Amino acid sequence: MPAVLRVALPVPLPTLFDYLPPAAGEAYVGSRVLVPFGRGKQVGVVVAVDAETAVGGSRLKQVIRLLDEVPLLDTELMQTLGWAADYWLGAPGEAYANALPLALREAKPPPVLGDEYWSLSGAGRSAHDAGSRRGGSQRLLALLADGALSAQELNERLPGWRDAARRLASAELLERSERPPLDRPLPASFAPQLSDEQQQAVAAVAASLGQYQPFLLDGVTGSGKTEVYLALIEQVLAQGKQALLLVPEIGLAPQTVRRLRERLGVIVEVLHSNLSEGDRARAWLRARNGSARVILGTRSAVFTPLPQAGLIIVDEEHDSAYKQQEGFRYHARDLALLRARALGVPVLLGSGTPSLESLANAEAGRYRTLHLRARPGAIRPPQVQIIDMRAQRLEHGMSPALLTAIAETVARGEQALVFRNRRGYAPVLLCHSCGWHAECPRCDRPLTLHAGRRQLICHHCDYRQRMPVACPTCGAGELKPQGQGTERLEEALIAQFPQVPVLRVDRETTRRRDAFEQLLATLQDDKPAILVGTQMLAKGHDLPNLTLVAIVGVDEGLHSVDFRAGERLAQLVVQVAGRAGRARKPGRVLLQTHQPEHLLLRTLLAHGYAAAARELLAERRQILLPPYSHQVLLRADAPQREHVDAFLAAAHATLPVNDQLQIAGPMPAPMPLRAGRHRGQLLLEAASRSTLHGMLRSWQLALIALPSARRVRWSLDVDPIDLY
DNA sequence: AGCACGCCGACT
DNA sequence: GTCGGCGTGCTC
Repeated sequence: MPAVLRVALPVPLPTLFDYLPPAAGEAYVGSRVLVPFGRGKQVGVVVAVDAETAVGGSRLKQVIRLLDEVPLLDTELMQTLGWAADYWLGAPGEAYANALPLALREAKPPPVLGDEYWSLSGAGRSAHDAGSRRGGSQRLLALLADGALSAQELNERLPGWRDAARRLASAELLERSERPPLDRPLPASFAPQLSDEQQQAVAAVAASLGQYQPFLLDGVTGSGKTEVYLALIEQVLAQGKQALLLVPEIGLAPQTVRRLRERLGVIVEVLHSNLSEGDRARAWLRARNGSARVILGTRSAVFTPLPQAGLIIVDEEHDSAYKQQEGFRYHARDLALLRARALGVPVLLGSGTPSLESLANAEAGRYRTLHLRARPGAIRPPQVQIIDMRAQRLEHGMSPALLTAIAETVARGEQALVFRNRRGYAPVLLCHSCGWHAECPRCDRPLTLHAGRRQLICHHCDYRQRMPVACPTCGAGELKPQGQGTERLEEALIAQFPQVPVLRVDRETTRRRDAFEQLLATLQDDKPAILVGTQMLAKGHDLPNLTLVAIVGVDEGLHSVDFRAGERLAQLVVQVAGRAGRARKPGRVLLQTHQPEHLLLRTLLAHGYAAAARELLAERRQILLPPYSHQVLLRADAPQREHVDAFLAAAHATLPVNDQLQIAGPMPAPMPLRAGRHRGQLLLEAASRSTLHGMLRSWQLALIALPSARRVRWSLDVDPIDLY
C-alpha cells in the first residue's frame, strides 16, 4: 500500500478521497491542494498525510499542485472541523467548504492583504466640482473630495457605495489602490463608568482569561451587555490576544462596528455573507496571520482562525440564526463553545432571554451565570399589562384600551410601537357568501392578502396571484379580509391618528438596503410617531423617545405543535417589550390577547422571563424533551407523497433495534405540502447523546444506499431547532 | 453536487 | 430519422 494524502473535497459525499503526493513540495495537514476529480479539478484540504489507502493502486490519482507551503488551516481548526462534521453528520468536505471563504477555495494566489483605498482621479475632481453626478455617486464623490478613504471606512459611511464606485471607476473618475494595513492605533474614546454588576461580570470573565470557561451573561435589553463585551475585549487586546464577537445578523453590524472601533481604537474585521468574496478572504487571512485583533461576524465567522485567541463572545445566543438550516447543519453557538475549549479561552454567551439549552447548562453547573439586572440610565423596567380582547369592540384588531394608550403617548409627544408578527393586509381572504377562502395551490395554506399590491401571496412559497374581485366559486362580490397584518394595522392607525406619522417596518417596506436605517434615523428626533411592524422591530436600535409597545395578537404562538413555540414566544415578547423606555422616560408595554389566563403569559408578565423559562424547563424535563433528551430529525420531501412514504418506511426499517431509542413516525411534517412537494419526517430521540450518535453514521450510510432515497430529497438534522 | 451514460417519447 | 426527458452510477 502506498502512503497517500487524504483530502476533503467540497462535495456532499460522506467520504474523503486519497491521492498520491504532488511531484514537488511537502503537503501538511491543513494545506490546500489542487486535485483531479472526476473529469475536472477541485481544491481540497489535506486532512491526513501518510495515510494507508484501501483504494486500488490504479485508481489513485496524483495531486496536481500544492497550494500552501504553510498549512492554511491550523491544527485546532482542523480538529474542530473534523469533530463538527462528525457531530452534525455533515460531509467532511462540506464542513471545510463552510470554513473557507470562496476566494480561498480557488486555485488562485490569495488576495493581497493590503487595505483597499479609493480616491478621486483628476477627472473625478472635476466631476465633483461640476456637481454633475446625482444620488449615491454624488455622495461618494463628496466623501472622497477630502482625500482617499479605505473600503472599510466607506462601508461605514456610505452603505451600498460599491455600485457607485463601480460606475465611477469605469468612467475613470475614481482610482483604486492597495496600501499596507494600518498599524498605528486609532484614537480610542473613554470607557463609561461601569455599574457594580457590570464590573463584577467583567472581573469574573477576566479572571478566567487564558483558560476554557463558559459564561452565560444574562442581561435584559438595555442592561449594558455591550459595555461588558467592550471592557473584556479591551483586556484581551492589552494581552496581545484576539477577540471574536458573533452576532446573529448583520443588520446590527454597522453601528456595532463603529462603536467597537471608536471605543477600542483598533480596526474591526467584519465577516458576513454580504461581504464581497475578496473582502471576506482578506478579513479571514488577517485573522489567520494575527493582524486582525477584533473580528465581528455572523454564523459562519465562527470558523475564523484565531492563532492568538483570547476570548469568544456569542451575542444574543438564543437566536435561531446561529443554526444553519441547510447543507451542513451546524450550530455556531455550540461550535463557539467547542472552539473555546480547544483554544483554552473563556466563551461568553450573552442574552436577555437565554435559550433553555443554555439555562439548563448553567443549572447543571457547566456554565457560570452572570446577571445584569439594572438598566443603567433607565428609570425603571417597563410596566407590562395584559389587555383581554374577549368581548371587546375591536377596531381592526385593536382594542379601545390600546388605542387610548397610543393616543396618550403621541399626545405627550412620544412614540409608540405596534407589534404584529404578520406581514400583509390580512392572513385570510374569505367569501362571506359561500365560505370559500383563497388558498395556495402548492401549499394548501391560506394566501395572505397584500392590499397595496392587489395580490394574494403565499408566505410559504411566494406563489402570487392577482386579488380576485369576486368569489371564484359562487361569483358573489362578498370577499372579506379576515384578521390583521401590519399593512392593515398601518391603514387603521393612519385613519385613527391622521396627524401623526405612521411608519410600517417589515420586509415589504425595508426591501431597499438602507431603507431601515433611514427610517430609524427619522425617529431619532423627539417627535411623536407610530411604528407598526414585525420581528424586525424586536432587535437592536435605540429609540429613545419610544415609550409604548403594543403587542397585538401573539396567540398563534400559544398553541403551536412545535414544543419550542412557548420559548420563542416568551423571547419575542421580552425582546419587543425591551424596545420601550430605553432612555430616561419610563416605558409601558401592552399585550393584547384572547387568552389572558394562559399560564405562560401570566408567569412571563408577573415574574419575568427567568421564571417563565424555569417553568418551560420543568415541563421539558418532565416529558423528556430537549435539553433533557437528544433528537435527530430525518426530513424528506418529493412531488409524490408515495415516494416520501416509501423512503421513510424503508428508513424506519433500517434502524437498529435499541430500546434506548424512541422513534416518532414516519409522520407528515407540520406543513405536509409546501411549494408543491409532499413532506414527511421521522424523529429519533434518546436520553443519552452517545446512544443516538453511536448509530447515526451507519444509519446515514444505510439511507444513502436505499433505492427509495433516490426519489426524494432528504436530510438529517442533529439537534433540530424546529420541527418544520 | 456535478456529470456522464443510457434508454424511451414528440418533433425540426 | 434525432433531440432530450430524467433514472442510475461514479467521483480517490
